[in-house]
Amino acid sequence: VSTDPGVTARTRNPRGQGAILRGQLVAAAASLLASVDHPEALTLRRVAREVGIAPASIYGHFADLEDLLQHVLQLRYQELADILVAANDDERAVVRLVRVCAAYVRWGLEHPGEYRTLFGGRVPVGMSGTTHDRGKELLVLLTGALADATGSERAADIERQEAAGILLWTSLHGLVEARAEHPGIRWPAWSEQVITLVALHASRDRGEISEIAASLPGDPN
Amino acid sequence: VSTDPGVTARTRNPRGQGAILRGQLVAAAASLLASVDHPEALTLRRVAREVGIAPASIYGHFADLEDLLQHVLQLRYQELADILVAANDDERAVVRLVRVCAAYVRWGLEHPGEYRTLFGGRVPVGMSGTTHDRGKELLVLLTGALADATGSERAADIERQEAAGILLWTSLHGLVEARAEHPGIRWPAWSEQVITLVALHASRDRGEISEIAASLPGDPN
DNA sequence: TGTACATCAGTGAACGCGCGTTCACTGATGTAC
DNA sequence: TGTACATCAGTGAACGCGCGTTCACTGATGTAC
Repeated sequence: VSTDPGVTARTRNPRGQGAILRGQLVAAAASLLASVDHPEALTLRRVAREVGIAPASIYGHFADLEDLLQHVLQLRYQELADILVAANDDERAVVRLVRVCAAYVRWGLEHPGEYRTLFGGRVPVGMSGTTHDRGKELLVLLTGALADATGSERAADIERQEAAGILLWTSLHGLVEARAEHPGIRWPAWSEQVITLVALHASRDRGEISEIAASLPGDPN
Repeated sequence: VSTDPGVTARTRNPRGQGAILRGQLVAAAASLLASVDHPEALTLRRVAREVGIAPASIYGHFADLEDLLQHVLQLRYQELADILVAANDDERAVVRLVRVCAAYVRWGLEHPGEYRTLFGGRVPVGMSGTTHDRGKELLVLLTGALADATGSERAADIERQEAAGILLWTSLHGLVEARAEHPGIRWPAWSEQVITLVALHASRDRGEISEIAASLPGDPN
């Protein structure tokens, strides 16, 4: 009785190519992370089942489930970081800010499982150190974009700038989490919400921000 | 060998007073909910251990764990709702708004476990209907306070008002969740953040809001 | 060219754990006759 | 006033489940002599 589709006689990898399974494990874990709504449903045995191997086989490639999860999160994190860095590229500071914020929210909404595991809930034990440091990178990037856009040049404003960056991030974060967690609410388009948030936090005219957002590539939701 | 402190020979309740245990169960579940950081650690057996009864005894009072949890959440929800309604009482609309926002954030920060279960993560299955409806009440309250404070009187603005209320709520929500989930960040005082958010979302001068907040009773953190 | 051997990739059975849920039960207490 | 009985509050053992982790193993493949 072949109940599972993945049961189809996995062929053992050739001699020197044991690392192939490692890649498959990462891919399977990533897939599960993306599809499953709460992270604790991502179990070692589930990953093994997905790939079609014995649960014990994972230990040849990762110390434990957390080690595997950490690798996956690392990749996702890098993906988001790359996107934000790429978005943070324009001559006009306010355009950079709009692009960064929109890219952040978009990624979060498109990857609810990953976002939740990275930024929501208590961060997994092993990740805390790494994620914390890297999370600061993103916060610094956002804070810089906001400071550039508001144009306060004085160095003495650093503390204020940091507070403003943190606050903008918490708002974007709340937007991503709230939309994912409360699908029952009749949400406005997320792009409109981002536009409003950017306008408020950067003290800009909403029409100006809206025009900038409209000129960006990518579907407007 | 008495390992647990709660093991001390619980005496059976007298004849007509079986409902006492019910209350104890609710209290124990509430306590666990408050102390435990992720809600899925709140198990039926843990509650039973906390009260000092056999796991099976819970079934005399609740259909299952979810039924129990639902009762607890109902109480917490009512508690928050009462607080917000009480806060939404002042002659000046902007004062009401500040008080409501501050009360919301304060409650969330003081009850991270409960807040997380109520508003974060996917709402437990059985709760979804109830919570959803009641959550709307709070959102309506907040939206009304914001609309009053911004003073747009036209009825045609309803949609805009709702969008503004939703956005303010997502920001407050993000504030509560982010502070709870990312203790590593060097957070400004939460009251300052609330002041800034209210000023931004209500298009008020920050100094004005700050003065209002300072005049409120309760420690300013 | 043949063969012993080490290595590699992965298996399969078993372990103990905590969990939700069931089921027949126990023993005290109030009530009916 | 005494006694049989129903009810109430809760017990204790057992079940099957999925989990992470361990351990000795298997069988194919490359390499050394």
